[in-house]
Amino acid sequence: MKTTEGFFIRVYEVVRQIPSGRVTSYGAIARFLGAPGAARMVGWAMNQSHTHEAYVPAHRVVNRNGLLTGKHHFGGVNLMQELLENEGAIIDHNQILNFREMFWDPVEELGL
DNA sequence: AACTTGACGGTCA
DNA sequence: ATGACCGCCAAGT
Repeated sequence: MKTTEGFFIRVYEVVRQIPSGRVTSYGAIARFLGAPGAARMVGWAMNQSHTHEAYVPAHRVVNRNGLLTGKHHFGGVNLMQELLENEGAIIDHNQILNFREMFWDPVEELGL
């Protein structure tokens, strides 16, 4: 069993806990998993998220600026934005305007 | 086997 | 405020 597999699954587990209408960042998840600075790995995990059995709401994970950096990895370039807007996000030019009030930090919400 | 890329983020100039 | 750099490390070339 590869060591990274556990890491990916951990990521998926966290992402699955993100409530509808809330979003978080790659870095926040990395910190929560005890791998600060490894935000890129979280991004890579999301890239492979479709391989996970359970549903992974990847659209609720954006970068620390609330920018929809991964929109191109969804079906269409508008899918991610639509999903988020459908959950109450206000987006303009791939940027979540109300990011601050939607932000959900796993470290705070799930335990430090 | 070596080098580049990447759904990132913090720091320093 | 903006931009360059560096660390993180798996996957692709």
